Amino acid sequence: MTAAPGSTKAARTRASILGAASELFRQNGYSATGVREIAVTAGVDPALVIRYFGSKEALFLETATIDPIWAERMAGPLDTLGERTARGLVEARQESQGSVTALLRATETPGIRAHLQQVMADQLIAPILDRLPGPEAEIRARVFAAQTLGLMYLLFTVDDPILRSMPPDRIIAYYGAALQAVLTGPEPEPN
Amino acid sequence: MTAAPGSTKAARTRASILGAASELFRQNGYSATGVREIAVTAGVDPALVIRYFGSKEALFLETATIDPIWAERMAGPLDTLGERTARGLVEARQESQGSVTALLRATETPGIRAHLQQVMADQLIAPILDRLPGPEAEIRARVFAAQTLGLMYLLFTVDDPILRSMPPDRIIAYYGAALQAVLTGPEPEPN
DNA sequence: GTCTATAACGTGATAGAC
DNA sequence: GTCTATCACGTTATAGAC
Repeated sequence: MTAAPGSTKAARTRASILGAASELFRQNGYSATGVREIAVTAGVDPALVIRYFGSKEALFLETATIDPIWAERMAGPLDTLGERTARGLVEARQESQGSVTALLRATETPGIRAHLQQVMADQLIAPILDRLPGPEAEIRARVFAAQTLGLMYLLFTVDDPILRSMPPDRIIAYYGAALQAVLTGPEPEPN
Repeated sequence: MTAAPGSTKAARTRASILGAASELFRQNGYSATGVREIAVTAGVDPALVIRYFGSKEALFLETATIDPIWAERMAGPLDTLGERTARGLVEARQESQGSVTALLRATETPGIRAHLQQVMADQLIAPILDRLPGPEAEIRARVFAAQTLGLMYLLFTVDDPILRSMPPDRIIAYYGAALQAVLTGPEPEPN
């Protein structure tokens, strides 16, 4: 418990709260995690949590970060992005998916919804928008995001056990192909 | 305020609570709607709401019904189901989508999550499972459900204004084609 | 006995006094 | 930084009205 050099006591307290909150939100979700619980885990007074971060919601948003693997994946070659995205989701590590699950499930809170919208625009749409072919890049990107969120929703949010029990390679084959068609396939006919 | 024939006072009270709850959940969502608020709207005492339905969650589940249009649509011809599904979502009436939105957003509560899983299995998967081609009907059906939930999630749960501002017919063209490929397209190659 | 209302409990996030 | 107060929540025990 000696003071770490270069970090004030306040900074260490802040970090301690943030760490405890990350863990708890990831494990138990947003609303099931109490400010008091975070405080006890971090070894501080409950009122301090609010004083440092303003509100439980603001604290949650600070912990709601995206695995850097996403930036890497989205920056890769466009002609295999469909399959790589599907594979990344189906084979996601437990730790990485916990944070996303908490975020996808906390959509009753308007501020969190806005944050999710921003994350989606930055991480899922922006990295590919100007590389997509044809005059309808904006629609392709948005449809890709919707499809990706759909697989996340069924795998993480709903946590469908039947989908989970199916052969990963076949799910990846179907979903990857569907994603790829939207990204680089021909423009569909008007109806 | 005369007694309706064939309905006891208790039955009318129950119906009144259910009606008020449906409206409020649809408009403001699950957690933002209080038991006290439902009670005031229904003109009864807050304790009665719990007494009649057991819990706020159980009451919500009774109001979380699916628009009958879904059963109709899913029972129709398989070779146009992709486009009809996409169109149904993009052109959904305000009233019909409110109930679905409330359900899709309330996924922090485990019991509601279980209900959503059941609804999905009954309404989205069961109606097409034995009509899908090839030996991988189960995977096709699940992937179809994931994609459909994805469009619902972006349109209703996240309520993405940019997607909403795009030409409906083009969204339907892209998403309908992606859905249709999963339903009746060729089996994708293994990776 | 059946239906309804009162009052209170425990816990949630948060604000303000010290 | 800490302690205590405030207000809203779902829920329950209990007693009153018909």
